[in-house]
Amino acid sequence: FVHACDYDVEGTLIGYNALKYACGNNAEAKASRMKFSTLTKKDIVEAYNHMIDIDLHQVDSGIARHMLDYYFGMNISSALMKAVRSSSSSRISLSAGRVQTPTLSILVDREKEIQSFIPEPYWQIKAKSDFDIIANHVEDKIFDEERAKRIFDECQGADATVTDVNVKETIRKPPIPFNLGGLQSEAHSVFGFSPKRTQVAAQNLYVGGYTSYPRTSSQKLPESLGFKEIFAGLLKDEEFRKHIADLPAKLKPNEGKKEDAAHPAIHPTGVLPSNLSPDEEKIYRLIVYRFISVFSEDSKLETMKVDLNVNNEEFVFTRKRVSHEGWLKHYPFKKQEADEFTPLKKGDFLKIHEIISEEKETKPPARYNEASLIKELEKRELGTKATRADIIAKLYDRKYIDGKKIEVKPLGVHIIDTLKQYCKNLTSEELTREFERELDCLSADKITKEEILANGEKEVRSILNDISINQKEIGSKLYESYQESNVVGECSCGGKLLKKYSRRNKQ
DNA sequence: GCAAGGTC
Repeated sequence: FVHACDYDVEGTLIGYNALKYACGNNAEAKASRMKFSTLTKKDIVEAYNHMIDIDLHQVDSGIARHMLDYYFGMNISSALMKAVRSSSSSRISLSAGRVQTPTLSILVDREKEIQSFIPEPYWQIKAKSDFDIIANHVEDKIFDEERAKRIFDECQGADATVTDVNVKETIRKPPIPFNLGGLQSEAHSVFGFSPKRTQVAAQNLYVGGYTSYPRTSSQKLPESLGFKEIFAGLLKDEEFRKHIADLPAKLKPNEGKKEDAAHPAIHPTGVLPSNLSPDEEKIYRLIVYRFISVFSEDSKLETMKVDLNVNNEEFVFTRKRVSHEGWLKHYPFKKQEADEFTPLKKGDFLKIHEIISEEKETKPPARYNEASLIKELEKRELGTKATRADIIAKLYDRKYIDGKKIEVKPLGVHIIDTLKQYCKNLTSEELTREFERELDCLSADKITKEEILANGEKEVRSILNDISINQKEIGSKLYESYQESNVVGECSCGGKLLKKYSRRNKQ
């Protein structure tokens, strides 16, 4: 037998289990292992000719990860539901886990920041002039009302002198290749697609053979993919051809930092698609143009900053324009700065038409949406590229959270409050980090799988014990917040009007 | 039924 699954922990485990349970006696011990990270003929032949042994540390890591997730997730979830049942005899679906609970906790933290936010008034003083100039007072946000008023009064009727003009050119490197998170985040900002919607379209394009495997965390494009052949395929499209013609002779991608042992970044295969759905068409073009621009040259941005003096108060305005298109020419999804530069120079006189004082308020931090939450999870290395969208869907499903701009419902807040009290490391990323540390030790032969599992079991038992002692109280509080989450208004009888779900179809 | 990982 040859084990040719993904070259990462989970892939190694899947192949190992197939060998062990479906391929006859001792097949897992007799099999050889292919190691490759791109599905190109060259790499696969190479891996076939240089087979290695199955990495048993990877196998044990995978098993331990699986078992620990099960111990913590299954037991604590069921303990929470049991607590509710014991105090109110109702059945509600509750869950907790190594990834979903810290994710919910991130949202709860943000929710609390927003709730406790006290807006602060501030003033912005602006000066309007020719060339559509709206210059800002250099202090920008002025929190002292008296001071804002004084500046406003003093500038009334005065004109401006240009005290300085600075033009600076900055280089903008091409974007980096898409991994799944990058594609989801870009499709959200360009098309307003949810991560799930993008994932489905990308999966269809992959199954059709038009783009590469989508569930990757890699931002790298290895040369062995054969860039020339891919471009040769894309050239058959009139529109793509125009962009490809401009590429430098030496094809070198601008890569990102993230790697993936099993797959390269998302890229077109060079096979041109037909009969795509509108979603697929959009995602396909996004992938192709990103791929082309990754190989293109830098673009340059010119920034003009003009300082003004209005009756000894400093004002400033900036203008930006693209001075060299570079890759921007091949990436139609990014808006290009095209401000008109003013012909002003130092010492010029400028007539001020109007001084404005705008009263504003500081705003609380923004709510997460699915795309920005996925980005956050990626940053914290919680979950994997394949599961993040599903984890978020689960939080909606449990009615912990709601809305496109994610709000945490009382039940969600309460789940975290409860868990913070009884198993703090489940609400933070600490449990994931704890697993990682132990699995690293396992690879270095410093600890065995059995020891890791015994530690985990001990920890779970102690948590379950604490929960069961306070079962009634935990249960009634959770149930109360569950009810609160379902209040839709007031009933004419004076009580609360509740949303109820059918036991049969959960509608 | 509850997790998280993987696939299509």
